[in-house]
Amino acid sequence: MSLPYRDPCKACLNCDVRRKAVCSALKDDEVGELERVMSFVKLEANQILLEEGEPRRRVYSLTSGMLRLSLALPDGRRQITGFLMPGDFLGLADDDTYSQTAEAVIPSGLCSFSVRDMDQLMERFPHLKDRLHLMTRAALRQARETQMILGRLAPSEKVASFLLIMSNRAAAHGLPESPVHLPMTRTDIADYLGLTIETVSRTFTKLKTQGLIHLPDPHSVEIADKARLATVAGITLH
Amino acid sequence: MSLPYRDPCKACLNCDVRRKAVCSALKDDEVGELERVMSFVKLEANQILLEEGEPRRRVYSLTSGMLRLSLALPDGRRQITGFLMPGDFLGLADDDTYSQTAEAVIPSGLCSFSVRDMDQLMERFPHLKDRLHLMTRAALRQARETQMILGRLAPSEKVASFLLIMSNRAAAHGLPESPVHLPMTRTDIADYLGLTIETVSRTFTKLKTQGLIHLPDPHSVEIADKARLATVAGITLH
DNA sequence: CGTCCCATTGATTGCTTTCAAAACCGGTGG
DNA sequence: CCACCGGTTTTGAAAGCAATCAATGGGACG
Repeated sequence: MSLPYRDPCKACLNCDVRRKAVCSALKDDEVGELERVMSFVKLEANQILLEEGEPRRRVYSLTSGMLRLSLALPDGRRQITGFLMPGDFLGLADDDTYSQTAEAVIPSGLCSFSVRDMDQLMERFPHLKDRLHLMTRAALRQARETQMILGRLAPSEKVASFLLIMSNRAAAHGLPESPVHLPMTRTDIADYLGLTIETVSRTFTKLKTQGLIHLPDPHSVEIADKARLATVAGITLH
Repeated sequence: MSLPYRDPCKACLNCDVRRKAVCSALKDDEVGELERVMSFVKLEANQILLEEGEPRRRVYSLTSGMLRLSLALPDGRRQITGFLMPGDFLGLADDDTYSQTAEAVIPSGLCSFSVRDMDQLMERFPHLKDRLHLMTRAALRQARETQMILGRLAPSEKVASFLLIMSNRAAAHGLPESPVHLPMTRTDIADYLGLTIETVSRTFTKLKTQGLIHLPDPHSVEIADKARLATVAGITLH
């Protein structure tokens, strides 16, 4: 499965996501407490971290790479409920068991905590608890935005929204707004937007033909006309 | 708009949702503190309680009736993100501003609190805060289930799932599993499931023809064959 | 009894899905 | 260096199904 180990070089204080992740709730002199109970996990591309229905024993903070969260139907259909980016927390929604599956989209690194340790730390550092609650609320708002995208947007609007959202998130992580790097496959995008891979692919082609985007390669999207892309998206971005 | 007043007769201790709502986190001798800062609001059918984008000054606990939460697009399209039933809390997801609109489906009653008062009470009674966090996590799981319904289920599956979910929720509130009472209009159901009203109506008719449900009137659905309905839903219920 | 709103039913259109095939890309091995 | 192979993406053709447009039915209310 995964390879838990403690990385002595990458101290929390120098971590890339020190100011974005849960640990931003802790002061520099407090974060050592977190580090003490933490282990570090590396995942290869497509490696499963945890599965829907398993007991929730550990929670994670993503430091690098990307994860996909998904729900599956008995017949194999899949809905991706979200993509996690560095700084995002895994395990916000669950109590006793994981409610969804988490897999790596690309090689990824995570801080791992036992639920028991995390609960103890939350009692000691109320800010930590508040921060997790804040992140849960943000996740809920995001899930509802996604409900709108899934329920009421046409395919082109879905894809356009997706590109703008990914572009915004990239910017929030200090990466360029464009070109957007989409590490996931067309199947992932389809399963996220409630479409088929063919429709996703055709929509990319259409947006390209209309001059709204360029596609140097399937995983890179250069946003050529953000204003018009936003019009196509039909959704006002936060 | 709404009619805030304090109802002297309906003490919290005798409230219908005393054991289901937020206040279940408080002991009988603590709940008076909640009551002291509470006001009671009554809404008529279709009355708007609060709108997307407004500053979040108050939060609510629904005691009777039903609310719909929705997001709107500039062009008028609407996505209903959920229906609130007695005991549910309103304002879980938001920080500074409401992220969605809340309207009464039918005449409804709510306990109303200023955010400031509620924050103070949460500091005094940590269980209250924990309870709200718990409810937020449940809302997040529910939103993700809904993502699956919206993204990956066919219309009949959507409607069947909707009926089973409403039936389950009714049961959880001490009401009969069947017949299910659906106070909302076909338009509401369509905007919740990402369909048109015609498709919703046709699907009800189809399920009726197949003998899975009876429709004594448009707002009452008797589940005639729960097992087969669950098969059509294609989704395993919690 | 007439009006309004909502739900249902009908007919047609259009778009996404489905089914199928071709193109592309990186890696491997001859 | 080139041929081959698996996986992914793109493109093509056809079919199916929900959306759309339109009309009818039904219940509540004045």
